[in-house]
Amino acid sequence: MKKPVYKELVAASSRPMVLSILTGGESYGYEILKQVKLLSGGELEWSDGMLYPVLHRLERDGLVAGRWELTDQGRRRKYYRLTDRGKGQLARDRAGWRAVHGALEMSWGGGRRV
Amino acid sequence: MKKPVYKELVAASSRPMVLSILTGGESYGYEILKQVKLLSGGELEWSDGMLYPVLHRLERDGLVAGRWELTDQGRRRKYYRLTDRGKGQLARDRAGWRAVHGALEMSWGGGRRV
DNA sequence: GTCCTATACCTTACACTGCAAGGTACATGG
DNA sequence: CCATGTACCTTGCAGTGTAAGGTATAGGAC
Repeated sequence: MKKPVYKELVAASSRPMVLSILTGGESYGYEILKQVKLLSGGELEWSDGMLYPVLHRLERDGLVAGRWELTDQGRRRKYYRLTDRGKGQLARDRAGWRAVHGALEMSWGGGRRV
Repeated sequence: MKKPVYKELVAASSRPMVLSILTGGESYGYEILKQVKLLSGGELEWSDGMLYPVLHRLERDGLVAGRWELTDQGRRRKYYRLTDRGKGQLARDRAGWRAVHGALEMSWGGGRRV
């Protein structure tokens, strides 16, 4: 029943998806994984081995800022928040995505032959 | 004025885009490049160094079938047509794309916080 | 003649990315 | 005890676009 999405699509959507989720406030890796599943109605399920490197890259590039926290259950978590630079990147990613999406929808439905 | 799309997005859209263009009938590399530009209203501009390997992969995987032709101007062209297997792949790619797009739009506009 | 542009195809070195698989650690419940 | 859930991390592999280069023909400008 699960339709695994091809990996290039995961690669293309990971950054905008994470940045976008963080516009709703701070979050951490494990929770982001659940959010992605929720947002997609269960259709998308990211692996943690893919997400953590993404978060590290985003932090390295200054698009998000992380801070460690210790829950009362004694678990450590790394919370991330969106930076101003991250907001700018999100806007660009969204524009790029929509440009490509528009062209795809055009080629699917609009079926204009030349 | 040109907004280059990040490469992961190109990678994610290349296969469905090419397959989709070929649903309109046979085409060849150089023409596909112009079609992509046209379909996107000039926003997308693929490099040929990226497209030709894509076409070779699609042919290797049996999603398209190619045949060489010689124009009356003495130019050689390799025409590609969509195979049945390619149609199936296109349908899956489209479903995957829309699932991801839906999740992204959800995270952008729907802004549901949990 | 020479040069530039357009057409039309191809390849290689490089950096990047997800995937699969493995690891660490603690809490809870059977 | 041991399985599950939480919560983080890393490595080797295969696949991908980019940038840059190559080959070749046709047509127009100068």
